[in-house]
Amino acid sequence: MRADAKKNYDQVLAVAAEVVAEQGADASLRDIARRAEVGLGTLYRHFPTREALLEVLLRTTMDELTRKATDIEATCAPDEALLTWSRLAVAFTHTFRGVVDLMATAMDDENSALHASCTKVRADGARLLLRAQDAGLARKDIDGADLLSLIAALGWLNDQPSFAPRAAHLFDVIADALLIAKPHSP
Amino acid sequence: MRADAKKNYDQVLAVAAEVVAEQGADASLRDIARRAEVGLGTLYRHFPTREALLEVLLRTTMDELTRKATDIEATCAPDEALLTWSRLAVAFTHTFRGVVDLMATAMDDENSALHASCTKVRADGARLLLRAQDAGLARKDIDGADLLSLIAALGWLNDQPSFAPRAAHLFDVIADALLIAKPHSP
DNA sequence: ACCTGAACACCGTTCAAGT
DNA sequence: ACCTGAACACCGTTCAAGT
Repeated sequence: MRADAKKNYDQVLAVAAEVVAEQGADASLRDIARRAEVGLGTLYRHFPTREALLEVLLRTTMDELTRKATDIEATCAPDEALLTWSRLAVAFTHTFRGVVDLMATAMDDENSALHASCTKVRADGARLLLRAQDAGLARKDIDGADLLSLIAALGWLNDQPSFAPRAAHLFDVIADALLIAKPHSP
Repeated sequence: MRADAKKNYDQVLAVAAEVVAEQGADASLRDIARRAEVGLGTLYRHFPTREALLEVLLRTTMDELTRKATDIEATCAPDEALLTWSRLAVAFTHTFRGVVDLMATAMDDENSALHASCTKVRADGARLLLRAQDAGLARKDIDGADLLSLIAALGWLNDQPSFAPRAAHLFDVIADALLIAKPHSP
């Protein structure tokens, strides 16, 4: 990449991070280009779709989430691992407003820049869920897609001012539904 | 209302019902006015905000939901009543795409044309929940706002093509979490 | 009273013209 | 190679001018 191109790319990304943090995933691309002091065409050259731009903004955090899945699996009991990771996954959806809708759309679109990352998150969750199920600690009538749906639904609640205050408590309620109480040791 | 005004009002409403059913709550008002063969200003005269228009489209169904709450309460056991009504409430959010976001926004805005109706739904749910709780059939650490949040979250899942297939099953999973198993009679 | 549509301030997206 | 911004086709919202 040419030096001037690289500079524009970085500038757009930096400004986009700010604007998206303020206004969410549907922030005006025109506004981002303007604040980045870059032609609108330049933004489109580097990021052919809105999702391509947001994908870069999310990549670091998503990679971290995957890394943490491995860590947690290695260090926690199956039930605790499932819950801890699920909590992190919900927290990830609060990177900025609209992440959850973005994920839902990406899951349904093979061509989305975010499709692979979202599938990875689902796979990580499925693995932790299966581990808890095998240990007899999680109910067996749900799968990775169900888990991701629940995480997304809880993430959506957090995006709504009127429902957000309930999200943390409802996470616990739903967690209760997923886990099977461990019988007390004698 | 003058006869010509009434005719325009009805025409806009009829067309809006169609267009919103097809495209969801964020359908183009311009498009609705065009298809209704009415000036854009006429649409705004009769429905000063988008919510005012959607409120009329939802009123019938919402009133029905309230009526059914009373029926169900009168005829069903407390736990069955809670579940049956909750299922209807989720179904209501599928009147058209975007109802759930509309409700979330309306709950947070006293001035919304939908605020009163949404509060009513929450109150109906709260009543049925309390009845089940008093009968020892529902867990006591949730309230009407929690129930509405769960209903909205399940409604949101149904709006997402990638998550919708899970919604029915997840309703049952969450229902399990809300209800307390009735002890078998001896 | 009511209707109309132009006017204004925004979008997203594309692409010819420039360096 | 890369950048620019005008151009196009859309929005929502308001309001002067008409009947």
